[in-house]
Amino acid sequence: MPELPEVETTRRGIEPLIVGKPVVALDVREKRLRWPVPAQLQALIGLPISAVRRRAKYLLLDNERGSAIIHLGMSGSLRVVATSVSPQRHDHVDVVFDDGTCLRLRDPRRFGAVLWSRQPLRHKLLRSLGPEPFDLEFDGAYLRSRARGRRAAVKAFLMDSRVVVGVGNIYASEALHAAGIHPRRPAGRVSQARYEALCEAVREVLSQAIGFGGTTLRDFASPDGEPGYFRHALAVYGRAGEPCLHCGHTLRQETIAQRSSFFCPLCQR
DNA sequence: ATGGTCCCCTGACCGC
DNA sequence: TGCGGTCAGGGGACCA
Repeated sequence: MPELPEVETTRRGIEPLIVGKPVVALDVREKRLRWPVPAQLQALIGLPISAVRRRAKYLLLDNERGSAIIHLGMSGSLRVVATSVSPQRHDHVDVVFDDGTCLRLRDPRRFGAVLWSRQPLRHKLLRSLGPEPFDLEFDGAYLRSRARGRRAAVKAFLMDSRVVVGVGNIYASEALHAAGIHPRRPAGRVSQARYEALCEAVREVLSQAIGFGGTTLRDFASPDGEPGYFRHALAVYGRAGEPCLHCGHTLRQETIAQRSSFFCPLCQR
């Protein structure tokens, strides 16, 4: 489900509701997520949450001992609710605060994860991640140099979290369309000038999506229960057979690197 | 290193 | 209304 805009929307939603609140208990009703929820998560108990950070699509709940690392996978969402509200099916984990509220993780497909690390940025899952799309080092020259010699499709390259983080299947299609680059073009055969356009397109698409509260295709909801409204602004994703908003040619859907990809065969080259 | 494939799991949707 | 097939926003693990 969530790409960077949805995770950032979630972060912004929960941050003001949980920072500074002491954790008094955990309720792990289902520990079989992508990896078992570890006993070390107990390190949350007894101290306040000091910050809610995001790195790539990971959310970090900090206290002075370390961080809970939360990934929402394909179907995860977080809400802050009164602890008295009965958990629904697939509500797997509650982080319970001292004011009668809790942070509740729902994840029907259980592709998500809740882990603990004293130094999360050095955790195996986070230490090899590429730059954030809004970092200064992420630019056309950077993309060009990372792509040199690579024959994989540029769409797969753009979705490789060692290259840049946070660009998932929706926004990869959208950014490539905005930049006029064919998703199947080998990454090593895209010019620096076009990578500069792609870099700008990624930032534009992601920041617009954050402004709309993310994209809800079927079930994403932000912590306040609102869907994301960027779906209505998608130019290509999910629009196969419909006209390109740029040139009018019929949009195509093809599978590239095991993922559905949407593009205009006329204005993307 | 790079690229390709498979898989974890549940739910929604579509055609019959 | 039921049933089977297909697909889904992520990404680690494994293979050549």
